[in-house]
Amino acid sequence: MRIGELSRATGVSAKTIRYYEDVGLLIAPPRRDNNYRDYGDNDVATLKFIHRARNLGFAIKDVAQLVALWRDKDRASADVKAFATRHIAEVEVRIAELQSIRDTLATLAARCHGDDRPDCPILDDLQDPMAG
Amino acid sequence: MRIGELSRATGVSAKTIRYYEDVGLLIAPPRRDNNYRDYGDNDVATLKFIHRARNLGFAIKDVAQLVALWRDKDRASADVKAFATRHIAEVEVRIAELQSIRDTLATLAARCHGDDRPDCPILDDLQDPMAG
DNA sequence: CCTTGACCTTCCATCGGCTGGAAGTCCTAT
DNA sequence: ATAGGACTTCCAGCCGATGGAAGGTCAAGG
Repeated sequence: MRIGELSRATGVSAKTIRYYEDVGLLIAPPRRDNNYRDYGDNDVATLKFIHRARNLGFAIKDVAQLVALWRDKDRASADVKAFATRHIAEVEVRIAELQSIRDTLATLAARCHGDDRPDCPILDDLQDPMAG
Repeated sequence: MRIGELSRATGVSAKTIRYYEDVGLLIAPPRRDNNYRDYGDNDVATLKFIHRARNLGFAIKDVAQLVALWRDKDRASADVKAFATRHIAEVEVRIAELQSIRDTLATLAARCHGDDRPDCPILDDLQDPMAG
């Protein structure tokens, strides 16, 4: 199949498919006489795998490793689990950061009158978090 | 003061200070005879404000607006509050996305034996999330 | 006087992960 | 013949820095 069909089958844009090939995440497929890329059914499965891994927040480098593990029928599940566990920890750090940001902003917004007076704890705190 | 001292006083690298000037977030300071940037105490306060706003996840464009509001002694606090509230909503969306990712990964990791057998629900799910 | 080293200057390149657009080719339908 | 769509390549840009090259400036020490 051509790149457009692969795109429709996976939900990944043709632009992005070419990009993935460029950065070594997808193996360059054979070309037809007209130089069009020619994909097979395997490529649909691989690209769906990649797409889902990206949606789960794995970086492209990590996805490349995951694809390698996925292709290796003899890998130990422990390797994959360790990989996922590390990533979970990273995601949790990011969540905690964002929650801290949200809590700070929510506290400030709650203390802000929100009327047409100029006094504003939000800006005051941005200026000097230790005051007030 | 020179850029190095401003950097030390605010925790923002000299590189980043020049970058902020470049993108219009900081006003270009006067230069000394030797062409070195010459900052004053005001700049410490402004850059600290910017630093903190960035840490709270505001984009540079938004920080520029916040600085403008901060400088405008007559602005209505409602304007700032609306600004912050919009941003809180965005942060919460991002938190929800990450939590969904974490939950999915945690579920998969829990179902994975994590031994030296090749069977691995994590990879299976990445391949076909609807199965099993 | 000269060197060392810390500091400053500019400019250009790189990261991640695409996305947009230009310019050209290929194929089908009318 | 021509219009359109899908494909090709390559180059530019987004955000928010960061790294490094190549050079100017200054004070202290040998």
